This record gives sequence, structure tokens and C-alpha cells, in this order.
Amino acid sequence: MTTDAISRIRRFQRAVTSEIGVLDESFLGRGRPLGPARLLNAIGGGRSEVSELRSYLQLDSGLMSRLLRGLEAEGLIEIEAGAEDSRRRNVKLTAAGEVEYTAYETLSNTQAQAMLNKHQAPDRLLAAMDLVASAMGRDRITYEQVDPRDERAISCLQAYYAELAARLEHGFDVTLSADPDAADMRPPRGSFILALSDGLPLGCVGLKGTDKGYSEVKRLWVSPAARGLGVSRRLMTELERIAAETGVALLRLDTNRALPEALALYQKSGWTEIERFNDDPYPDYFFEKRVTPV
Amino acid sequence: MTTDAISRIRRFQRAVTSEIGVLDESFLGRGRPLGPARLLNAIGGGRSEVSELRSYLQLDSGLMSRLLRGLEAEGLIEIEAGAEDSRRRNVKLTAAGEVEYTAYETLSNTQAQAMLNKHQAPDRLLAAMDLVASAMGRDRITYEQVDPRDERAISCLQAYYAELAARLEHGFDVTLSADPDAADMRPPRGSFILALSDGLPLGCVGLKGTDKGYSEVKRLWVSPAARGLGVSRRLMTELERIAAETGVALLRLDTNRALPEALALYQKSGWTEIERFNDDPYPDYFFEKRVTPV
DNA sequence: CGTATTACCTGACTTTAGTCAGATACTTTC
DNA sequence: GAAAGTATCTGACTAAAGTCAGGTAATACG
Repeated sequence: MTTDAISRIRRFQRAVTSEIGVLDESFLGRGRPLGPARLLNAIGGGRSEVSELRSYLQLDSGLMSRLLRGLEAEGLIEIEAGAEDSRRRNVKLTAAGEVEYTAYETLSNTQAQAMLNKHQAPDRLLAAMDLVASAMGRDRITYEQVDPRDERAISCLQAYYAELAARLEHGFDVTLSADPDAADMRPPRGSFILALSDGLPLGCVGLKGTDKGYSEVKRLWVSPAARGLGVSRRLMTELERIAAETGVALLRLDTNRALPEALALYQKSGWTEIERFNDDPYPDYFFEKRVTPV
Repeated sequence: MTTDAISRIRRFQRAVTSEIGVLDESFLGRGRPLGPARLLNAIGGGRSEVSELRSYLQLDSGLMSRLLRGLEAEGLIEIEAGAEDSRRRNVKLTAAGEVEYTAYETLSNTQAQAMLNKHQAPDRLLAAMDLVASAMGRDRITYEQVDPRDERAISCLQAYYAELAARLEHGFDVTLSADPDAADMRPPRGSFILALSDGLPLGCVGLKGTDKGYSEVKRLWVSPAARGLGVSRRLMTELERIAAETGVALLRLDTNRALPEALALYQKSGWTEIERFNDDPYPDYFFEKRVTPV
């Protein structure tokens, strides 16, 4: 066997296949076939509409119906007609269902913890897992407008500040920078966009409203796990779309020479370099871009 | 959702589960259930004894027998009684079986290649995959004595030289070092041990026979993907066992201050620091350990 | 208003996977 | 050389998963 790229990926596939087999085995230990177990977990995971469950689990409607009857007979779920459209059904866990769901969660968490405990450098392992999961889930990255005080937004911003502190020649202190008030990055004045993959925040960008005839792009950051996937480009596209929709005509931004990826992105995507337009101590480069209104 | 360690691992599990599902789907596309498809792939992968296939795929003897009859009826395999023990059966692919196996291989390779193509930094992705696969396959790491001219041994040695060149203050040129002739690291004088996980070499160590009353430990290296799993300790234990079995009474080694992990390992596992015993330009530390003969 | 569509259910199936108790043919052990 | 053990096969099962053709309400559309 050689050690070329393809065989390394194939080895990875074999390793995770057997790991997943182990998890399935432990699920079977609760005396329920995998079908009902997976359905129960999907319901516990927050999916409540039958049609949503069906497309998530890729089940035939007949099979789904029977699995639901089974869990209902066990007393684990309750099904009721939807409020708006009574053809649509909503499923929720009963108290007994919550208990059973928690038991499955515990099994999964225990296995995850065991993997972590065995490893001497868990941070490295987690970073590698994030990277792989992001690469695999690329098509499933979603872009969502959130409040900049959202827990996930804050975790991105902290990672962003930490990275600036590490990369800028003289460090970075957020209080010295023109820190946009969160209010300026919320509708209707501004916006804050997160890139999310299966709940994990992978990147962010903020649009800060000003009274000076332009809006500013701030806080563009992408997690190391997701670099090379085109996330920053998508974030900027989303931001420009939102700016256009809300009638903003001109966008400006500033950046630092220690962030060459960002610089390259702006240069490639239609931004024009301009004179310094603020007295923030950190930026070296200033750009603007005209927005085509919709 | 928070971004703690456990939920990051769970996210990883979900991502790879769906990726594996995609591969299984593509296997089903060849009009054969997963059971026979997996068996065919195991046979094509080099496993020929029925009992070996049975333990690898964890199949009941009845089920295995029926799956074999199925593939035989399709004309994909031939089964013959073993040469030494005619109860044991050996399976091999027919020409048609080779074709079908190659088709499955192509499906797997195509999926792997697609993942690689989508990513901008494939090296980083592969390194992350190696790390995860090693962490998961920890129990399945095997230690094998090989010829130091083996392709996998050479790939380890090259990685070792490259790492020395990067880490030593003044670089590393193997021709200046006391390069052991491969012959000195082969039985009966010496030995060369590889740590292998599912075919991928993860580490190595050499035992070099000398005429000076001791044998030397050389070329201890562990892949970054496998650090923190105790591979170096196991390699050294294996080496000492082999030394003891072949009647070696004293082991010596040298190392450099730029390799603190190695230094710590030797200090923790019964090695005694001694005076310089060679004129190799690279090492700063010298150790020896007495071997208890068996 | 009537017809088409949608969301789910039901019953009757097939396929796949897995189990288990013998049967058979060979090999090892005493 | 008989008894015990082993590797595989066969037949008769069960469980689980998946398919498919209708059926029943509720909703949407022209």
C-alpha cells in the first residue's frame, strides 16, 4: 500500500465507518432497532414536523408512519395536527420520551468523551475534526442574520480579536479600535451575518450603519477549520445583498497588512482602494465599493 | 448550541455519518445489496480465507456461506479448498470479479477525489484526516518488523530527515551523520520496526548492530498524526524485546536538544545518560540501557 | 364551488439481514 | 483408530427495512 492522498482518505473512511458501527451497536443495546432509535433522536434533536423528519432521515412515508406508531405505542412521543395546516403533523417527546432520548445522548456523549480522554492533545484532535467536518459539510453551510450579541456571534468575535492580537505586529486591543456599538450592527441600521455549519459558527461579518453617507464592513473572520471553502466570499456576497436591499449606496472598509487573505479578497471582488477615511490606529488599507440598488 | 468539545465531536459524527451514507448509496447503485458488496470488496482487498473474511466482516457462518454462494452464482468468485487444511476454503476473484471490484474501487476513489478537489488546502485536510483516523484506530495500530529498504520504511525515514532539517538549529544533512547502512538494521545484526495503522506507516525505529559490544537505537520517529497515542513508547518496548531475544546485552543511543519529547521519553523509561560515545556532529545527549536477556 | 394537490396513513407485499440447530467432511489428539 | 474438535454448509426460521398502491382528510387554486 502506498501513502498517496486517495488511500489516506480511504483509510479515514474505514476508521470512521468502524467507529460509527460501534455507536450503532451501543444504540442497539437499548433494545430498540436502529430505525426507531434514529427517529427518536431526530425528534429529540429539535425536528418536529413529520415532513421535515422524513426528508432528514430519507424515509418512505409508509415506513415513517409505522415508526411513528411504534414510538407512540411505547409512549415516547405525542403527535398532534399542525396549527396552521392540520394535514401537517407535529411530533414531540413525552416525559418518557425525553428520558429515553437523554439515554441515547448519554451514549453518544460517552463515546465522544472516551475518544477525547484517550488523546493527549485534545485541542489538536478537535481542530482536525472541525476541519474535516467543515470540508464534508461544505454544501450544508448556511448564512444567517443574527444579533451581534448572540452567543455564537460573540464566540466568533472573541476568536477574531484573539487572532488579531496574535497576527498584528503590535498586538490588538479592541478598546483602542473604533469598536462599533452592537446597535450599529443590527437592523435597520446595520446587520451581522454568521456562517453556520450544523450549528457550529464558522465565520462572521458585520455591516455597521453610519451617518456619513456610507456603511462600513467590519469583523470579517473565518474559522481556521473552514478556510479554503469560500466562506468569506459568501459572507461578503450576503452582506452586499443585504446592503443593496436596505438602500445602502456605498460600502467602506479598512484592513491591516498582516491580513493578506482579506486584502486579496477585496482586491479580487471589485473593491477600490481609497485614502484613509478614519483615525483608527490599526488599519493600513482602506477600500470602498459602490452598491447597485435593487 | 454551544461549541464545547463534546458537541464538536458530535457534529463531526453527524458529518461523517452522512458522508458514509452517500458512499453506501453509491455502492447500492451497482444493483447489489451492501452485504455482498462489502464481501466482494473485502475479497478484492486481499483477504482470501473464509474464516478471515468472517471475522473481519463479523458475519455469522450461515450468512457468510450464503453470501459466498451468491457471489459464486454471479460468477465473481471462485472457492477452493485450502492446500494444507482442506476444511479451510480460499476465495479469489474471477476476471469478472476483478472488473466488478474495480468498479467499486472507482466509486470510492471518485468520492475521495471529489472531496479533495473541493478543498483549497488538501494537505491540511489530509493531515487532519490522518490525525482523526489515528485517534480512532488507536487500538488497531500494529508493530511490524520490516526491511529498512521497504517503501513504507523509506517514507518514514524521509519524513524523519525532513523534520530534523526543520527542527535542528543548523539543519540536518544525513550524509554528515553516521548513517547506518541498511544492512546493519536488518536481522540478524539489527532490526527495523514500523508502527502501522491500517497500512499507513505512523512511526519507525531502527536497531543497528555494531561490533563494539552494544547495539544502537536509531531513527525513532512518529508521524505528527499519531503523536500523543503512545506510539514511540510501544516502538521502544518492541525494540527492547527484540534486542533481548537476539541476545543483545547493552543498548545505546544519542539525541539532540531540539527533540525534547524524545529526551523526556528516554529519561522516563529507564535510560541512563552517559558520556559522548561517538563523533557524530548532531547529538548533544547520550544514553544507554542494559537489556535483561530472556 | 369543484377539482387538484398535499400530507399522512394503511395494508399487503419483498428484500435484506441475521439466527440457530443440525449435517458434513475434514483434522487433531490421545 | 476412535473420539473430540474445527470449518463450512444447509434448511428453517425471525426481525428489520424498504416498497407500493391505494385511501382519507385537509388545503390550495382557478
